[in-house]
Amino acid sequence: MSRASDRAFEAIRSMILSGELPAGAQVVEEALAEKCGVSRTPVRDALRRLESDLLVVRTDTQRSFVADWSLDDVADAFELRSILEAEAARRAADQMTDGALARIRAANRQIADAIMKPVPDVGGFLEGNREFHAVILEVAGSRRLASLLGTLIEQPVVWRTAHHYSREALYRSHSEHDELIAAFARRDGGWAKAIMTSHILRAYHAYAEAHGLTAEFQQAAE
Amino acid sequence: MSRASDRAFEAIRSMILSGELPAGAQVVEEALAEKCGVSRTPVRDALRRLESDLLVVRTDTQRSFVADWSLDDVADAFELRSILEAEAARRAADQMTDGALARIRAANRQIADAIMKPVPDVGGFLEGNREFHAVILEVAGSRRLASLLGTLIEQPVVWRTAHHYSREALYRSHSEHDELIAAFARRDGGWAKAIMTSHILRAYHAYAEAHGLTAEFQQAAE
DNA sequence: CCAGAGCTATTTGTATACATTATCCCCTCA
DNA sequence: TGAGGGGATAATGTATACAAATAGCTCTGG
Repeated sequence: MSRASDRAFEAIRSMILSGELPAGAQVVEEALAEKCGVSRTPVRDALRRLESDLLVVRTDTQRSFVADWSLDDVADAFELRSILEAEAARRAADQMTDGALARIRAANRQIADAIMKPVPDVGGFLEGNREFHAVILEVAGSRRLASLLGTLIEQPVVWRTAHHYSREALYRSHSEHDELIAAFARRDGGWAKAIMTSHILRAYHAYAEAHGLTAEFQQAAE
Repeated sequence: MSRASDRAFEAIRSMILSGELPAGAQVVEEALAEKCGVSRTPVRDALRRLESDLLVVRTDTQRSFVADWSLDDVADAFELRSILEAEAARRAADQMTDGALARIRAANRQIADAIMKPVPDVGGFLEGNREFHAVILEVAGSRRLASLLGTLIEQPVVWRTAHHYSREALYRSHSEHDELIAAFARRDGGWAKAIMTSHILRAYHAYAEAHGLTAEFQQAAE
């Protein structure tokens, strides 16, 4: 991570995820280069990567803009993610090891700790959640599947609204994870796939509900 | 396509697809730059794109090599492709227009013309096939889905062995397309999805069978 | 007042030189 | 003789200068 292009990638990505670079804003290589303290070369590199992650889009005329995620876009991304994560869960169940299962259980324990606190620790929840899904993907053992999902899991809108999830939504997510663990323990791929599909789609609906509440908030912030 | 980086991308990609750059070979920026008549900058650009298409892989130490597709890799790619193309077919059926349907029919007519010839015109078949699936993807109307499938459809091994498909396999592919057209005409998403799934998986098995026959041939050519 | 052409300013594309890093080979020393 | 270190080598990472292209503006002519 000491490479300038990696630093630029992380920096720009976090600017987009945090909303510092708002959706639709033009991204200019030289301005970002100065902001990141590097030259245009690594910034170009970073922008190409962000473009393949669909966080940045380029017009036919070679200018780049922060991707504008409509509600339909988010629905689309969640739907595709549900399909691919379900496939990952199915494969993972077939090849699950005891070691990996222990790591998955530990991740869900971290989630439990985070959401049990008087004030839910959203950061801890997100971190545990990331680990939970990452281990499943790892056990699924497909470089290609991991690469495809990679472009879907980092969604600016989701990150920005994760703090608005209700406590019940967090609890429900945790208990769905428990059910997934049970399916993995039984090496039941069909069950794991079904739970994962509904798990991701439910997360979308939680997002969509929260979004209605936060839309005016987001507008006010601009 | 007049951009130097686009030319470099196409040139290197075709070197890989044709086998001129064999699997596992190290790719060196400066050598390719000289070969393409451009500087290293656009070559770097092209290599990053090829890398995100999984045609080129980089070791942890930043050196790049032509991706080596094992039989398992190919099976994996086909399986994921069957899942995503099936989803595309389902969506396309729901939103099919008469104009798009006509284009799909025309593409399959081109395929019919190509395979009816005394000596099957494999190039014409591949072109018609590409158009057939491209229109479906277009009607499905998801930038994201198109982007995900983009990394799966250009497979060096498949391109190199397409010429070994049997005439029966080509006929069968054409008639499966006809069945897909019927499903689209009825706007039956479930049917279209099921046909597409088996269509892609069957293509994989045709490839796997042909692969056994052509393995020694490929070795002899090297 | 509108339309269109041309100019200017801005931004990206490309080339090249230099810096950094990793590999490989050789040489030394135990 | 084998292992470990150090230097040469080769490749990539980065910076910068310059070229090309595009958008937006202004100015002119109808």
